Amino acid sequence: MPELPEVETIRRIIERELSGQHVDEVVVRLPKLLRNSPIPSLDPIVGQELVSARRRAKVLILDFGEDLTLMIHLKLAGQVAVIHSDGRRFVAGHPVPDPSGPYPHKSTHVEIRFAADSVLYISDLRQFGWFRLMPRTEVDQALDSFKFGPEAFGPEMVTLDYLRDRLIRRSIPIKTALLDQSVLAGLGNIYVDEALHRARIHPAISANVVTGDSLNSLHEAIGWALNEGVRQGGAKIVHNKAYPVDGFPAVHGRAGEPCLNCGAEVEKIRIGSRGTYLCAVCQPEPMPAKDGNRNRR
DNA sequence: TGCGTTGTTTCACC
DNA sequence: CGGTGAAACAACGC
Repeated sequence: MPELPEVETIRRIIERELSGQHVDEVVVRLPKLLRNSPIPSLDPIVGQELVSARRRAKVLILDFGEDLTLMIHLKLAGQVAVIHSDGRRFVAGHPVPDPSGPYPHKSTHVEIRFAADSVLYISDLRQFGWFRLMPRTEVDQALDSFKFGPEAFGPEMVTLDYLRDRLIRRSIPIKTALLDQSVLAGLGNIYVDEALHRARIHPAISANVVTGDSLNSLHEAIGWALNEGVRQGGAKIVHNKAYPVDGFPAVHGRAGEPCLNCGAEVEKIRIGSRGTYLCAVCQPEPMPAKDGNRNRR
């Protein structure tokens, strides 16, 4: 499911393979995915040049011509494929439909054909994603409305000090706090589990007790997990089961399998109504404060 | 067949 | 009132 690393991988593919090309034709097979789109049709991009591919958190931002911008959120099952006329193809995001199979597919909802016969196929098995076409002038305002915190990855990555400020007054589970896109933007369920595992922090502990060296490790681990995801072009997870590459992911999607750090059996629990994977050996639950302890001295 | 899946929104509660 | 947790919602595959 497309989280930040998958979206970043898609952004890089589009930038590299399609920027500078002009749109020849647009096919929208499922118009309802243009939910709340300021411009209710994709037709205006026909004839326009794809000038840049940007990303903010998990939102993909494609700029067309002088003044049009298409925002895309792939939610949990979006997939993007670029296929050139010579047959070369580049696919990232959700692993279904089969990236090596024929396109368009039953769940390919938008097709953007370019003048040089390259085609951008956007698929979404679950149909939870959305497309919004708007004047370029409205982009900042649209992004503001999402109330994103600092980026979780890249040159604009959230600083340790900012993270400390945002966590210190929260008593919700650290995992829940990290998934709050207004705290930091772009971390999702897969990579938060991996970052907490790397930092050896139990996902259920209160956010305000993650301090000092532990918080430092967490900050480093967030960057590490997302970078590892980008390096691999997205984690390989099919039907909620992970297929680790180079030991990553180490816990997410691996319930009942050995932790790739220590060999203990990976557990699955629920935190904030999210499926949560952890290694109880690498990420011990801190001793609950007992009345006896609290009263002693 | 009901469950799991994400991000967003809404609601009850203290 | 704000912080919190839980539920509803979008839709589909297994």
